[in-house]
Amino acid sequence: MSTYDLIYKTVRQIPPGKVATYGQIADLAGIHGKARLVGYAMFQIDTTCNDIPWHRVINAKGEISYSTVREGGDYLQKHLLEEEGIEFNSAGKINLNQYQWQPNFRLC
DNA sequence: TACATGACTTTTA
DNA sequence: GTAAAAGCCATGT
Repeated sequence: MSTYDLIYKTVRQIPPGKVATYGQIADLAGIHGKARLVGYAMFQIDTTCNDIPWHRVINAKGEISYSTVREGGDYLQKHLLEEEGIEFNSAGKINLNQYQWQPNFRLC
């Protein structure tokens, strides 16, 4: 329907226990270089539907980006990620080298 | 219609 | 490694 639909599909395809960055989502969704749209789509999800694992989407720094206006709300996403089995660094960051989603190369 | 804002990324210094 | 600026596009006023 629109760019957002592609983003939602990509986010849904993130396996549990893994995370993906905005740039990666944008690339997989076919909108390379438009990571801002991904973040904007996430904002829409939070107020429209909760059927999407938005908590698995993080920034390129491996840090959580819940909302710039909601201080402390990051705890929710952190808790959800911990439920997925993802651990956090001393600085509250995620080890992308291990937890970043690495989709297969269409071997199916 | 046009301007300003925003859960970001990447490059350059 | 940190800091600043440019680029991208949809949404709201």
